[in-house]
Amino acid sequence: MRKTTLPQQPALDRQRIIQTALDLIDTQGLAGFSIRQVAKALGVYPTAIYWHVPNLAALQAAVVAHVQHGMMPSPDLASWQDWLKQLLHNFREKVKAHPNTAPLIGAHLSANSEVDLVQVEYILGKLQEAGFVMPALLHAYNTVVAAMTGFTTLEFAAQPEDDMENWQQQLQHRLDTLESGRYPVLASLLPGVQNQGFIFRWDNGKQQPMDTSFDHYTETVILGLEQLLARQSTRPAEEIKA
Amino acid sequence: MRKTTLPQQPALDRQRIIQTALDLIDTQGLAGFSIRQVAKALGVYPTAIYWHVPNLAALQAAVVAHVQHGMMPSPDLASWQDWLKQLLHNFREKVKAHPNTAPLIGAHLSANSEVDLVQVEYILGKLQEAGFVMPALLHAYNTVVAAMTGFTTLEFAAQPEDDMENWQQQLQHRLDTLESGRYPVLASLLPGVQNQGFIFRWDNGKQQPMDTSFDHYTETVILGLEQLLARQSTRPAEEIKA
DNA sequence: GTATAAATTGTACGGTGTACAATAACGATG
DNA sequence: CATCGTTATTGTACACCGTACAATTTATAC
Repeated sequence: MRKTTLPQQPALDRQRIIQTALDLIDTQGLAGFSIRQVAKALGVYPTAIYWHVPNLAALQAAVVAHVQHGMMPSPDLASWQDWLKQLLHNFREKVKAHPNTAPLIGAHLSANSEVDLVQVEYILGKLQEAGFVMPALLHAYNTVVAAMTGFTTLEFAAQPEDDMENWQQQLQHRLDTLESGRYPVLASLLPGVQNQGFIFRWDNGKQQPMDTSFDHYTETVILGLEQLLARQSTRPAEEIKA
Repeated sequence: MRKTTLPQQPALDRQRIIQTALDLIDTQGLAGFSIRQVAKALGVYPTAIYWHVPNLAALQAAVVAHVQHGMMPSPDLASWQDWLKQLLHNFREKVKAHPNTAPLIGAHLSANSEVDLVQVEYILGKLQEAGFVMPALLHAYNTVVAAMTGFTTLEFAAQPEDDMENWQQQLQHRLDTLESGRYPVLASLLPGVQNQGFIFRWDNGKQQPMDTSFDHYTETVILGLEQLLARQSTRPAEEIKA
């Protein structure tokens, strides 16, 4: 690419690649992001990327990790309830800052570095502190991780990008002309809930955040964990599952 | 493709295409699925697909809808708690039958047909029956949908397919050599939780189902909703969020 | 039997990930 | 200072992808 022979140190490194990838995902959407696009943005041959990153999946995983960096709450918050609330909140804020990465999260939420294990340790620690003991501790942990990712990834998941306006109009028209005979509840709730519920919305979380629903969601999970904990303390473990 | 002129009716239709796509996804994985592969499996030119399906995204959405068909519990189950439990269970069973479709769910969970709105109506109806009133009803609905998809999509999400065995060994080795100083809780729990927790597992739900954790998860959500409902009934709505 | 619509063939283009070889730049060693 | 091995990048190549579009066949209706 360059003909002039400047005394340049390596033009590329992993961090610059990840940052460029994230910029592309933010500005062009997930579809407008590719190894070749990253290379072009860096003024470099596509195959040069492969020196620093083994393949596309690894780059995506690295971007996901980068987005979620700094998500763990400080470990000395008052109650485990507040700490978990903060964790779910922080996770959502991180994703909200780069909503186009949402579809990548599910596929790339694995321990690829020591950092990830630290997060596991923190969550397990807080739940143990709360009073969970094995095997309920494991299940509570899985519940927390699923809760952490569940709402947010869905909230920021992409809607049909192609014939967007067409699809939106069709949905809106269908909602406007709902037979209150076949859909009594939904019909009675509209238009108060227009565009605010999963499945029957046409904007995603980027344009139309679901803050209040998210608050209720986190509250639900934490209250549920409290209840499960109370049961565990007063009953033998076998009864919980039934 | 055919030279002989048999009196054949249209070789293709939407259903056959969707079924073939699903078969491919099941047997070859999501990566081994493409419009061209579907066409090849049907003995037809790739562009013939486009007569029946507008584009790839629409085909993926159709596959997701097809997988989830028949998921709604019968509406006359005893309690709303049991009904919701059944809903989450059924959803998971449907996805479990075609785990490779898991990554598609988030991106394609929108109302593209009347069928989808029926599901919305059912969930809303059950929650209203439980006693939720607006605006908490909307938030409870969103909580249920997020809970329905959250755990399951994560459970069956693909792990790094590429250098699978290598990655697995690395993770396992890292877990085996955990410093119990830095990771006291995690270290004390292993090996009892090996390969059973999100993030620090190396098999996905296909090889290693997380049935018990899922049961606790659904229990958590339902208990949480019960608690939220109890609060709503005894306090003014504004206090809930705080 | 012929016009019309439905369904499929066939061609083409610009994009993708990435294997692989050739080459340049650089740091250490003689 | 020259040489050599490592590091980093260039350059080429291939098989695949989604899909726009025109040509052609097949089925249906009049």
